[in-house]
Amino acid sequence: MNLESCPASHLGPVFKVLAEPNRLRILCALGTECRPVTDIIHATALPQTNVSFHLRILREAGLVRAERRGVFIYYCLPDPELLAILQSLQAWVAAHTLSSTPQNQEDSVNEGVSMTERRVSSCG
Amino acid sequence: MNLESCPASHLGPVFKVLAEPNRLRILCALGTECRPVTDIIHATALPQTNVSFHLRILREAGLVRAERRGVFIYYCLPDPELLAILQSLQAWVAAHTLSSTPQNQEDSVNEGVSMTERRVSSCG
DNA sequence: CAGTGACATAAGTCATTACATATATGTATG
DNA sequence: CATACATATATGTAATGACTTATGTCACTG
Repeated sequence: MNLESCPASHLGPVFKVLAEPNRLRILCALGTECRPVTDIIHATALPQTNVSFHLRILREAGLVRAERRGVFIYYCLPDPELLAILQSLQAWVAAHTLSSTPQNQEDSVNEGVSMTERRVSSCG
Repeated sequence: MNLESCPASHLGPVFKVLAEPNRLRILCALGTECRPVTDIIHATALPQTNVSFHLRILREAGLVRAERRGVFIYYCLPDPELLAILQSLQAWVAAHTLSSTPQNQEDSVNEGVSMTERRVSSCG
């Protein structure tokens, strides 16, 4: 079994970048727009140097693009489709794990039942 | 700006789990099947205790489900749709970051050009 | 050029985590 | 019950990374 042929097996590095909550919040602050660092600092309420530190890691990972305009540097996502993918991932996670809202917990219980049935059939 | 309303901002914990390459390889080893731990050990070539350690973290995160069958414990994904989502994420990453294959690097250059145009329009 | 504001980088500290080694627990069989 | 196999858990260590403080670099203006 060649695990490297599985696309997911290559995602370690980008997940390492995304595993830091403040980096996710930076991506959310950007959304579909290009914004200067001052905006990000204000939106996240993080210190400037910390924002710069995280932006460099996001930039080197290819998750954000930077463009200088005079005194300001604007950052944006190379393709906002990333946030849509992350949203579908969050939906999957919410549906299959213990999550924050009581409604989601109830869904997980129901999901658990159908998972039991599915597991039986795939192991049969 | 309320960053917590962005779905992606809640993905930190699950990304932390997925950021470990061997855990991704375990998920790839499972694919759409339920497999005993011995299979995973063989597929990943990791020590038994290390596999157990990672499986516990995956299990507690809700990313795998466990079912004991006699001496064996079988693990599988609660929903293999996760791998499809990860595949689309890997496709995004490959298209927007410096990646392994020369072809992908060429695509990134082309993508860079269209990103320049897109950025101008969204910042206009 | 000096001063100012925006932003990046360097260095040190502390917290977190993967892994190896040792040990414990669960199941099945004679 | 003793033994064997499968698997989980406990403990310690080394590596990694987020954050803070200090400092450097860039762009602009008078």
